Amino acid sequence: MPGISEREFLKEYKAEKYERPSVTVDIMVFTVKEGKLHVLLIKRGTHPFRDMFALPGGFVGPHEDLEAAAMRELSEETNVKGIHLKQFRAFGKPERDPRTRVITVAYVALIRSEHIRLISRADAADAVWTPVSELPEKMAFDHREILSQGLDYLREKLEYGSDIAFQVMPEAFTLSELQHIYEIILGKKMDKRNFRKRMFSLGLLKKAKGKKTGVHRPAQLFSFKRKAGAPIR
Amino acid sequence: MPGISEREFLKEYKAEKYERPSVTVDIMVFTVKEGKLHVLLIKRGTHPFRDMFALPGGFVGPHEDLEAAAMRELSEETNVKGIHLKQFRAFGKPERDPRTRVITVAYVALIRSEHIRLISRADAADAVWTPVSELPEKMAFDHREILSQGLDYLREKLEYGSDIAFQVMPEAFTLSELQHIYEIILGKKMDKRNFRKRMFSLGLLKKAKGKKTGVHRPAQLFSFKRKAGAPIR
DNA sequence: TAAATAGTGTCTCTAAGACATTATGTG
DNA sequence: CACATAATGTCTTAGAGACACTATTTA
Repeated sequence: MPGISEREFLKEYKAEKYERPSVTVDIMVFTVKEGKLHVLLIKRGTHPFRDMFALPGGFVGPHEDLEAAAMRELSEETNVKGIHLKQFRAFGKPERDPRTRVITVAYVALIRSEHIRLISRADAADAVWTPVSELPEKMAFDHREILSQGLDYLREKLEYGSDIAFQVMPEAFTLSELQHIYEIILGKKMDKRNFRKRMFSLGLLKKAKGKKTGVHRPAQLFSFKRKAGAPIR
Repeated sequence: MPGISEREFLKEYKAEKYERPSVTVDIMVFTVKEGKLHVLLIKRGTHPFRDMFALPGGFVGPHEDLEAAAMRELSEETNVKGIHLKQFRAFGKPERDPRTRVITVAYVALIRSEHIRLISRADAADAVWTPVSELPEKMAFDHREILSQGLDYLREKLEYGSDIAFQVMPEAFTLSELQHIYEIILGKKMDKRNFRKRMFSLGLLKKAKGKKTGVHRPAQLFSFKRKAGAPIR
């Protein structure tokens, strides 16, 4: 059919003719709670891997943007909404899903959990914050592997000074609070003076109004500067 | 159906019931030729975007690993084989392919072009090395955008000292030759002494046997140390 | 005034960048 | 010996990490 126009070609194109993989998104939502780094998992209510823990996620709709699908699934399965996701990478081993061929695109976010009320639904019962130090030995699909790589990615981004930490802090926070979060996620103690020096030199912080008081010297509050229109990478 | 076993569930699972996106891979193969950074493009022989330039790539088979699909498509469309690909990221805007919903996973490689004989096929005529400084203004799909991001990725990896440069050099090379490749890809002149210091301090090079001779002082040859079992990131 | 946390400066070491001369081949 | 490219070292600057004391509030 050398002569037909692109318009005609597209009219005749039948995607159904081709056997295709399915596409899912999986989301790693991390937070810091009770002094530990946690990740949001769901206990699967349906086959396959029923009753096992999995990352929230699901199939991408036929006309849905990848990130929109991730947001929708996250909202449906866990009630977490309005957060900022970073695409991490795609996973596509042929045998990773026993139903059919599934390629998944993994996303990472780091948020604070305070104002989130997790829900349960028929097909995704028991959305739970799980300490990453206590992950179940077996998880659904290859989610254990995805998590392992996602954790490395999160720590790398945090250490490098990306904007991934923006969402985990409240609007205003003290430098000690920020340092505490870093120490928990990176799993190491940091020097107070060096930490402050580096944070200031990154130029991401601005002084906020007010001080945090307590049975001690009041602490200056800070907030993140929004990098105006900075690309999300 | 709360009572059925996972085995029964999987027997009854029909992937065809669900409307699904398609999945492709697209490959950015870069090389340095004639003093310029080139990328391997194909002129499309079929709709959509017939006669426009595109990245080599195509649909992922139903039981095929993503990277295997990338290798296969690259081989079929350009005759480039046996190279090492790095997954970059997934692109999935709903309107990026006029045929149907297509999500693509992009790969990057940097190789040398000397021993490659490019082929042409019916559905991918005219595989050509194109200088990245002379990319066509309009390219098929969102390949122009993918290339733009892929170039950033390539340069970042190179500058950071990843193993992405391994394949672009011959088995043995002089430091001046290596520096020349870096300068072309990064688009900037570098200081000879500083370049050598940094390359040695990265610990990726080992002295090779022999010297390169010419109408000048002979130059020591080097080759890359294979990082034994280093993970591909 | 005791308890708790905030806030601060210097030294050392390493890496990056600027910079020019000598060395060793070939024709 | 002219030409071409190889090879090499020092200084300066910036950032990372080690390290300890003073300041300010409340109870």
